[in-house]
Amino acid sequence: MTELRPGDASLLRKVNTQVTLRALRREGVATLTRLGRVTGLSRQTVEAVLDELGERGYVREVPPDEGAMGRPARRFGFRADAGYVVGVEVGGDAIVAALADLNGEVVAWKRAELSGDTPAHQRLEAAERTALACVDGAGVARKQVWTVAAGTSGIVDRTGRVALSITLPGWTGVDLAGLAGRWFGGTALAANDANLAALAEHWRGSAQHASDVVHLLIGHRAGAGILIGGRLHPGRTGAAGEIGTLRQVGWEDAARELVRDTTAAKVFEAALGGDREAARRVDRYAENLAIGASALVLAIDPDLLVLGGGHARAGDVLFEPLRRHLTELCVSAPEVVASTFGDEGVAIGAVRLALDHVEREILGL
Amino acid sequence: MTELRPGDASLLRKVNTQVTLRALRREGVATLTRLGRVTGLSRQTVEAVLDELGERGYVREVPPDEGAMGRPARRFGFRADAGYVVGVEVGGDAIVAALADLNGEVVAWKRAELSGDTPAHQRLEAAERTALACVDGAGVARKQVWTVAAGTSGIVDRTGRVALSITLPGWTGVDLAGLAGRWFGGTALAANDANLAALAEHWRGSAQHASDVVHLLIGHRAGAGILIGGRLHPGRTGAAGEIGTLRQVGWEDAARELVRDTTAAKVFEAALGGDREAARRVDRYAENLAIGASALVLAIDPDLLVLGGGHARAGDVLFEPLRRHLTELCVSAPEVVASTFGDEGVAIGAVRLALDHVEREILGL
DNA sequence: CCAACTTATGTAACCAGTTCACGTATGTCG
DNA sequence: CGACATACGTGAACTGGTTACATAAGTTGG
Repeated sequence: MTELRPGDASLLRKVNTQVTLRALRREGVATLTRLGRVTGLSRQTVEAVLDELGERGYVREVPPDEGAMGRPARRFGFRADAGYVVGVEVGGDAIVAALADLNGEVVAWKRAELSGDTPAHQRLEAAERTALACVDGAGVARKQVWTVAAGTSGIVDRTGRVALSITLPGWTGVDLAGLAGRWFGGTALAANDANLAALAEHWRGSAQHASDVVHLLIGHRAGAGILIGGRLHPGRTGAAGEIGTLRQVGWEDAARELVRDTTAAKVFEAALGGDREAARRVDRYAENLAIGASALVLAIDPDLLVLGGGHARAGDVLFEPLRRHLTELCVSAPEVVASTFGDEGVAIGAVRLALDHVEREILGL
Repeated sequence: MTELRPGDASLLRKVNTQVTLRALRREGVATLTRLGRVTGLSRQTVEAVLDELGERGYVREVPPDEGAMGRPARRFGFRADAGYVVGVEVGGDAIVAALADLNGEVVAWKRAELSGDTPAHQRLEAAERTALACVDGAGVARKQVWTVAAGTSGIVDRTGRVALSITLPGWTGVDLAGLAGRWFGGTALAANDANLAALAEHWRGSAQHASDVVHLLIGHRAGAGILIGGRLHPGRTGAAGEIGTLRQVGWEDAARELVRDTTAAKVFEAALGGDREAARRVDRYAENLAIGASALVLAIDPDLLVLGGGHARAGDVLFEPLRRHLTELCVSAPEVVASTFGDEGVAIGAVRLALDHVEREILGL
């Protein structure tokens, strides 16, 4: 499993660098003494580590605090602006791009609408245009973007290629990661949208304290993203969670039936207003979702089920019957909560994926 | 996620001890020079590490090799007999106990049959008796048994308590790990049988090269065990993989229908002999299994699907239709293989679970 | 039986990284 | 301006690791 290499003294420096960097990022700005205390390292070691990090451009010294007792301490801060990452959702009817610094703070958003039947090459051009405009508009040099991550619906394999897309025309076979790599010249990653949304919720949303998470993205179409031990679980072919294709589940028809001759928002509203027919329709939709969700819940037994996507905005009108059906179907249903990020979740998750890559490959954490 | 502690020099010794110990166990018996070469450490370091391990009783020097060129090298071996673990399957109609040394070599088996309606306390007594007899019969002192692991059907929670058992009378609520802890006075663990069988296949069976594994245990009743990244995935309540309870899946009825008015073995044999009615029955059984399996496969998208348990002995008569139905139901079905261990798999997996615990907690790996 | 060869061991010097102790620098407070 | 508080700087000591080289203990061949 874990390749285990022997350690010489430089291993110590590596782990202590990591410990110090984490502490510094958590603290924001800190003195040597403080970092020593929180890491458990000596002041001298912390200083040596910060020297190195300073030379590599990840840490900068900031002016000392004034008005404090004793000799003023040198203060250091993580240079979150040493590099940037871009997270992009390439969705059915919109491109959403987010530019974030190394702390994951989003410094710019850019959004572009497009129609569902936009052909693949135009969709890709729009994605590139939106990503570039997002970066340019923020006044960040394109070379400063270290990594791009893209999320899209459909099955995305390990290499970042779209292995199968039912909804987007011409999308199957597109090497999304490969193409996105050309936008800024750095590394690029691609993953399934529901998976990324799950990552976002685990990072800063409603799934922060959960370790195993199933995230349902429900809208025109439903998809599921899975986190195991807080990490993405794409599966062998990237299709983990794609339970919608199981005939018994019927997610395909469920959404169609809900919005027959009207819109989802109206149905939910009517149900909320006491319309019996609408309520029945919502209940049937919830039941369908619950059947698919229960398969995932029984298979994975997650700590939490998060609901995101357009229809999740309906709130308790939909959640209440869904919880009820889920409890009926599962031995012990997990907590069900709404996503916190709405339609920005996929892009935020993409940012997190890109940051994971940066922290692993570049910062060497 | 990972609690990250700062490293002083003793961290190096820890990782190098681990590296050396692993190498030694892989090599069986080795010289200092050889261990130095395979670990990448210097001879002196290896020697210092082995000194320590010798004092702690985990390593012993063995007589040097004769007839070789040059000065004879001192040779060292891992003391696999420094301690033992016991793996027990507490099944519906049998107790199977295995005693294994620290290398995981099984040095004694013990088996006891019992009837399916044996009440819980008698079942527990039988398990204890069998485990003790297994150890005593091998001439191993009971104090030498460091850890016991037990596998049983039903849902076993994180603490090793049976949270729910449908098949065994009075079994729900039994604190299996707690009670097994009294047998030898050491730590005890308990887990679901299908999960342990999966662990066994990943350790030394047909799933060695797979990382994400679904193991179906099919017999009177069907259960599933899941490995993610080579590690057990029990889920929040221990119920991960318990998809048989989903009504749509119908595993409950499937097995009953197969053996209606006869036995499974006979049906399989008849089907193999060309009996059309038997073949149809097997096909229906396979289809039912495939429906449940496909839910797991679509949810998890594993590298491999392993089939074990009584009915898996049928071989291709069952596997062929199962593969066919699975391919129909899943976008891309994984490879399907038979388990290698038959009805010893659960006990072997329990041994592995116990060893995992020993290596983590006692050897400090 | 001894010299040549081969391989392992023992010892010493050195290096990298960490910590501790203690003196020194530089601010605030009364 | 002195007392105090706090941080910085330096050197010694320790741990764990590596390299280099002399020495020990076998086998092989004449």
